[in-house]
Amino acid sequence: MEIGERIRKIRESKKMSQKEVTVISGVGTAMFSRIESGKTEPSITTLEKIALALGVGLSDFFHEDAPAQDVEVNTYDSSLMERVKLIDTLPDEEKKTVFSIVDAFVGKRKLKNALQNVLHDAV
Amino acid sequence: MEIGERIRKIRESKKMSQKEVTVISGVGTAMFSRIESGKTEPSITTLEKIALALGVGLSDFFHEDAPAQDVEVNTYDSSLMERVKLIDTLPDEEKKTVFSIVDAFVGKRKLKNALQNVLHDAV
DNA sequence: TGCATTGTTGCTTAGAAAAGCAAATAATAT
DNA sequence: ATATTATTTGCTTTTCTAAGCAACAATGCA
Repeated sequence: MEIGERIRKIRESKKMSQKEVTVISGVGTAMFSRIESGKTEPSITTLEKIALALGVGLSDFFHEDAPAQDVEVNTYDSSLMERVKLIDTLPDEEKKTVFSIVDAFVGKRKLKNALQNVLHDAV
Repeated sequence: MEIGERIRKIRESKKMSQKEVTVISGVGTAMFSRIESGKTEPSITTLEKIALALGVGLSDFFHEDAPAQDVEVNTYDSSLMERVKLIDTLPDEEKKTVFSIVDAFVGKRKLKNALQNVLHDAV
Protein backbone atom coordinates (compact mmCIF):
# COMPACT_ATOMS: atom_id res chain seq x y z
CA MET A 1 0.00 0.00 0.00
CA GLU A 2 1.21 3.44 -0.83
CA ILE A 3 1.99 5.78 1.99
CA GLY A 4 -0.62 8.26 0.86
CA GLU A 5 -3.38 5.69 1.03
CA ARG A 6 -2.18 4.70 4.47
CA ILE A 7 -2.24 8.26 5.70
CA ARG A 8 -5.73 8.72 4.34
CA LYS A 9 -6.96 5.55 5.99
CA ILE A 10 -5.56 6.61 9.33
CA ARG A 11 -6.96 10.12 8.98
CA GLU A 12 -10.42 8.86 8.11
CA SER A 13 -10.33 6.30 10.89
CA LYS A 14 -9.90 9.24 13.24
CA LYS A 15 -12.66 11.18 11.53
CA MET A 16 -10.47 14.14 10.79
CA SER A 17 -10.67 16.34 7.71
CA GLN A 18 -7.66 17.23 5.62
CA LYS A 19 -8.02 20.78 6.82
CA GLU A 20 -7.69 19.75 10.43
CA VAL A 21 -4.55 17.79 9.81
CA THR A 22 -3.02 20.64 7.87
CA VAL A 23 -3.87 23.19 10.54
CA ILE A 24 -2.32 21.09 13.24
CA SER A 25 0.67 19.91 11.26
CA GLY A 26 1.37 23.12 9.43
CA VAL A 27 1.53 21.29 6.11
CA GLY A 28 -0.19 23.14 3.29
CA THR A 29 -3.56 21.88 2.13
CA ALA A 30 -2.39 21.52 -1.46
CA MET A 31 0.61 19.49 -0.38
CA PHE A 32 -1.43 17.27 1.86
CA SER A 33 -3.94 16.53 -0.85
CA ARG A 34 -1.12 15.59 -3.22
CA ILE A 35 0.47 13.42 -0.59
CA GLU A 36 -2.70 11.48 0.14
CA SER A 37 -3.44 10.98 -3.54
CA GLY A 38 0.11 9.79 -4.15
CA LYS A 39 1.01 12.64 -6.51
CA THR A 40 4.09 13.55 -4.50
CA GLU A 41 6.43 11.83 -2.14
CA PRO A 42 6.57 13.56 1.24
CA SER A 43 9.84 14.13 3.04
CA ILE A 44 10.54 12.58 6.41
CA THR A 45 10.10 15.93 8.07
CA THR A 46 6.66 16.33 6.55
CA LEU A 47 5.71 12.81 7.53
CA GLU A 48 6.74 13.57 11.09
CA LYS A 49 4.45 16.57 11.18
CA ILE A 50 1.57 14.54 9.80
CA ALA A 51 2.16 11.66 12.19
CA LEU A 52 2.15 14.08 15.09
CA ALA A 53 -1.08 15.66 13.92
CA LEU A 54 -2.69 12.26 13.50
CA GLY A 55 -1.44 11.09 16.86
CA VAL A 56 0.40 8.08 15.50
CA GLY A 57 4.00 7.05 15.30
CA LEU A 58 6.07 7.55 12.20
CA SER A 59 6.56 3.81 11.79
CA ASP A 60 2.79 3.39 11.48
CA PHE A 61 3.13 4.75 7.96
CA PHE A 62 5.44 1.95 6.92
CA HIS A 63 3.97 -1.21 8.33
CA GLU A 64 3.73 -3.50 5.35
CA ASP A 65 1.72 -6.07 7.24
CA ALA A 66 -1.61 -5.79 9.03
CA PRO A 67 -2.81 -2.31 9.83
CA ALA A 68 -3.74 -2.11 13.47
CA GLN A 69 -4.53 1.57 13.29
CA ASP A 70 -8.25 1.22 13.48
CA VAL A 71 -7.99 0.35 17.13
CA GLU A 72 -5.86 3.21 18.24
CA VAL A 73 -8.09 6.22 18.32
CA ASN A 74 -6.15 8.99 19.83
CA THR A 75 -7.44 10.75 22.87
CA TYR A 76 -7.60 14.26 21.58
CA ASP A 77 -9.48 13.87 18.36
CA SER A 78 -13.17 14.59 18.29
CA SER A 79 -13.98 17.23 20.89
CA LEU A 80 -10.60 18.87 20.58
CA MET A 81 -10.91 18.99 16.84
CA GLU A 82 -14.20 20.78 17.17
CA ARG A 83 -12.38 23.47 19.08
CA VAL A 84 -9.69 23.65 16.48
CA LYS A 85 -12.34 24.17 13.86
CA LEU A 86 -13.97 26.94 15.83
CA ILE A 87 -10.86 28.90 16.59
CA ASP A 88 -9.55 28.33 13.13
CA THR A 89 -12.51 30.19 11.70
CA LEU A 90 -11.40 33.34 13.45
CA PRO A 91 -9.43 36.02 11.67
CA ASP A 92 -5.80 36.12 12.65
CA GLU A 93 -6.23 39.17 14.82
CA GLU A 94 -8.95 37.62 16.91
CA LYS A 95 -7.09 34.37 16.97
CA LYS A 96 -4.19 36.13 18.60
CA THR A 97 -6.51 37.67 21.13
CA VAL A 98 -7.85 34.27 22.06
CA PHE A 99 -4.30 33.02 22.38
CA SER A 100 -3.34 35.82 24.69
CA ILE A 101 -6.35 35.08 26.84
CA VAL A 102 -5.45 31.44 27.05
CA ASP A 103 -1.92 32.32 27.90
CA ALA A 104 -3.20 34.62 30.60
CA PHE A 105 -4.99 31.76 32.28
CA VAL A 106 -1.94 29.70 32.62
CA GLY A 107 1.74 30.39 32.70
CA LYS A 108 4.21 29.43 30.10
CA ARG A 109 5.60 26.64 32.18
CA LYS A 110 2.31 24.94 32.68
CA LEU A 111 1.63 25.41 29.03
CA LYS A 112 4.63 23.42 27.93
CA ASN A 113 4.02 20.72 30.48
CA ALA A 114 0.47 20.34 29.37
CA LEU A 115 1.47 20.04 25.77
CA GLN A 116 4.12 17.50 26.52
CA ASN A 117 1.68 15.36 28.43
CA VAL A 118 -0.82 15.46 25.65
CA LEU A 119 1.77 14.58 23.09
CA HIS A 120 3.12 11.74 25.18
CA ASP A 121 -0.31 10.28 25.65
CA ALA A 122 -1.03 10.58 21.97
CA VAL A 123 2.06 8.78 20.76
CA MET B 1 18.09 8.78 17.40
CA GLU B 2 18.56 10.23 13.96
CA ILE B 3 17.76 8.08 11.00
CA GLY B 4 21.33 8.28 9.75
CA GLU B 5 22.69 6.89 12.97
CA ARG B 6 20.15 4.13 12.85
CA ILE B 7 21.12 3.19 9.30
CA ARG B 8 24.77 3.16 10.27
CA LYS B 9 24.11 0.95 13.28
CA ILE B 10 22.17 -1.52 11.18
CA ARG B 11 24.82 -1.52 8.47
CA GLU B 12 27.65 -2.11 10.93
CA SER B 13 25.69 -4.81 12.70
CA LYS B 14 25.59 -6.61 9.36
CA LYS B 15 29.29 -5.94 8.86
CA MET B 16 28.75 -4.24 5.55
CA SER B 17 30.77 -1.35 4.19
CA GLN B 18 29.19 1.79 2.81
CA LYS B 19 30.47 0.77 -0.58
CA GLU B 20 28.60 -2.51 -0.50
CA VAL B 21 25.35 -0.86 0.42
CA THR B 22 25.71 1.75 -2.28
CA VAL B 23 26.51 -0.86 -4.92
CA ILE B 24 23.51 -2.96 -4.00
CA SER B 25 21.12 -0.08 -3.49
CA GLY B 26 22.28 2.09 -6.33
CA VAL B 27 22.58 5.09 -4.03
CA GLY B 28 25.70 7.14 -4.66
CA THR B 29 28.52 6.87 -2.15
CA ALA B 30 28.55 10.60 -1.54
CA MET B 31 24.84 10.58 -0.84
CA PHE B 32 25.04 7.62 1.44
CA SER B 33 27.81 9.15 3.48
CA ARG B 34 25.82 12.33 3.90
CA ILE B 35 22.77 10.36 4.89
CA GLU B 36 24.56 8.38 7.57
CA SER B 37 26.23 11.47 8.95
CA GLY B 38 22.93 13.30 9.05
CA LYS B 39 23.96 16.00 6.60
CA THR B 40 20.97 15.36 4.39
CA GLU B 41 17.50 13.98 4.78
CA PRO B 42 16.91 11.02 2.49
CA SER B 43 13.69 10.62 0.56
CA ILE B 44 11.41 7.67 1.10
CA THR B 45 12.50 6.20 -2.20
CA THR B 46 16.14 6.33 -1.17
CA LEU B 47 15.32 4.82 2.19
CA GLU B 48 13.54 1.99 0.44
CA LYS B 49 16.63 1.21 -1.63
CA ILE B 50 18.81 1.26 1.46
CA ALA B 51 16.43 -0.89 3.46
CA LEU B 52 16.34 -3.41 0.66
CA ALA B 53 20.13 -3.47 0.44
CA LEU B 54 20.41 -3.92 4.20
CA GLY B 55 17.75 -6.62 4.21
CA VAL B 56 15.51 -4.86 6.68
CA GLY B 57 12.06 -3.36 6.55
CA LEU B 58 11.45 0.32 6.04
CA SER B 59 9.78 0.64 9.41
CA ASP B 60 13.00 -0.53 11.07
CA PHE B 61 14.37 2.93 10.43
CA PHE B 62 11.65 4.58 12.46
CA HIS B 63 11.23 2.46 15.50
CA GLU B 64 9.90 4.64 18.19
CA ASP B 65 12.56 5.67 20.62
CA ALA B 66 13.35 9.16 19.46
CA PRO B 67 9.98 10.86 19.17
CA ALA B 68 10.11 13.96 17.08
CA GLN B 69 7.87 15.49 19.68
CA ASP B 70 10.74 16.49 21.90
CA VAL B 71 12.01 18.71 19.17
CA GLU B 72 8.66 20.01 18.11
CA VAL B 73 7.41 21.00 21.50
CA ASN B 74 9.45 24.12 21.80
CA THR B 75 8.53 25.30 18.35
CA TYR B 76 4.78 25.14 18.83
CA ASP B 77 4.60 28.05 21.25
CA SER B 78 2.43 30.23 19.07
CA SER B 79 0.51 27.56 17.30
CA LEU B 80 -3.17 27.01 17.40
CA MET B 81 -2.92 23.43 18.54
CA GLU B 82 -0.91 24.26 21.59
CA ARG B 83 -3.58 26.55 22.92
CA VAL B 84 -6.35 24.22 22.03
CA LYS B 85 -4.74 21.39 23.89
CA LEU B 86 -4.04 23.74 26.72
CA ILE B 87 -7.63 24.77 26.95
CA ASP B 88 -8.44 21.16 27.52
CA THR B 89 -6.38 21.15 30.67
CA LEU B 90 -8.17 24.11 32.21
CA PRO B 91 -10.75 23.75 34.96
CA ASP B 92 -14.31 23.81 33.70
CA GLU B 93 -14.94 27.36 34.81
CA GLU B 94 -12.01 28.79 32.96
CA LYS B 95 -12.72 26.55 30.02
CA LYS B 96 -16.19 27.97 29.70
CA THR B 97 -14.81 31.44 29.94
CA VAL B 98 -12.40 30.88 27.13
CA PHE B 99 -15.07 29.29 25.01
CA SER B 100 -17.46 32.11 25.65
CA ILE B 101 -14.82 34.50 24.45
CA VAL B 102 -14.33 32.43 21.35
CA ASP B 103 -18.05 32.42 20.93
CA ALA B 104 -18.14 36.17 21.17
CA PHE B 105 -15.52 36.46 18.50
CA VAL B 106 -17.15 34.00 16.21
CA GLY B 107 -20.62 35.34 16.72
CA LYS B 108 -22.35 33.05 14.31
CA ARG B 109 -25.24 31.04 15.54
CA LYS B 110 -24.15 27.95 13.75
CA LEU B 111 -20.76 27.99 15.31
CA LYS B 112 -22.26 28.80 18.64
CA ASN B 113 -24.23 25.62 18.46
CA ALA B 114 -21.13 23.73 17.58
CA LEU B 115 -19.40 25.24 20.55
CA GLN B 116 -22.15 24.17 22.86
CA ASN B 117 -21.83 20.67 21.60
CA VAL B 118 -18.18 20.85 22.45
CA LEU B 119 -18.97 22.06 25.91
CA HIS B 120 -21.50 19.32 26.32
CA ASP B 121 -18.93 16.73 25.40
CA ALA B 122 -16.33 18.24 27.63
CA VAL B 123 -18.48 18.53 30.76
C1' DT C 1 -32.19 27.14 -4.46
C1' DG C 2 -27.84 29.43 -2.47
C1' DC C 3 -23.91 28.79 0.65
C1' DA C 4 -20.14 26.76 3.16
C1' DT C 5 -17.14 22.92 3.56
C1' DT C 6 -14.08 19.52 1.53
C1' DG C 7 -10.91 18.09 -1.58
C1' DT C 8 -8.28 18.63 -5.93
C1' DT C 9 -5.46 21.04 -9.34
C1' DG C 10 -2.47 24.62 -11.51
C1' DC C 11 0.99 28.03 -11.06
C1' DT C 12 5.43 30.35 -9.28
C1' DT C 13 9.26 30.53 -6.29
C1' DA C 14 12.64 28.86 -2.95
C1' DG C 15 15.22 25.33 -1.23
C1' DA C 16 16.89 20.72 -0.65
C1' DA C 17 17.85 15.92 -2.50
C1' DA C 18 20.20 13.07 -5.83
C1' DA C 19 23.45 11.94 -9.49
C1' DG C 20 27.98 12.08 -11.08
C1' DC C 21 32.59 13.00 -10.77
C1' DA C 22 36.65 14.48 -8.32
C1' DA C 23 39.54 15.37 -4.48
C1' DA C 24 40.70 15.12 0.25
C1' DT C 25 40.91 12.84 4.60
C1' DA C 26 40.65 8.86 7.84
C1' DA C 27 41.39 4.06 8.71
C1' DT C 28 43.53 -0.29 7.97
C1' DA C 29 46.49 -3.59 6.25
C1' DT C 30 51.01 -5.02 4.23
C1' DA D 1 55.95 4.27 6.11
C1' DT D 2 53.50 2.99 2.09
C1' DA D 3 49.71 1.12 -0.16
C1' DT D 4 45.00 0.07 -0.17
C1' DT D 5 40.59 0.63 1.24
C1' DA D 6 36.81 3.30 3.52
C1' DT D 7 34.65 7.49 4.31
C1' DT D 8 34.02 12.32 3.85
C1' DT D 9 33.69 16.64 1.35
C1' DG D 10 33.27 19.88 -2.67
C1' DC D 11 31.04 21.20 -6.79
C1' DT D 12 27.56 21.30 -10.76
C1' DT D 13 23.28 20.06 -12.74
C1' DT D 14 18.84 18.10 -12.60
C1' DT D 15 14.81 16.93 -10.26
C1' DC D 16 11.42 17.33 -6.83
C1' DT D 17 9.38 18.85 -2.38
C1' DA D 18 7.11 22.58 -0.06
C1' DA D 19 5.04 27.12 0.54
C1' DG D 20 1.79 30.33 -0.91
C1' DC D 21 -1.25 31.54 -3.79
C1' DA D 22 -5.71 30.97 -6.52
C1' DA D 23 -9.30 28.57 -8.93
C1' DC D 24 -12.10 24.60 -9.51
C1' DA D 25 -15.61 20.61 -8.78
C1' DA D 26 -18.34 17.97 -5.41
C1' DT D 27 -20.75 17.36 -1.51
C1' DG D 28 -23.63 18.57 2.18
C1' DC D 29 -26.32 21.87 4.65
C1' DA D 30 -29.54 25.89 5.55
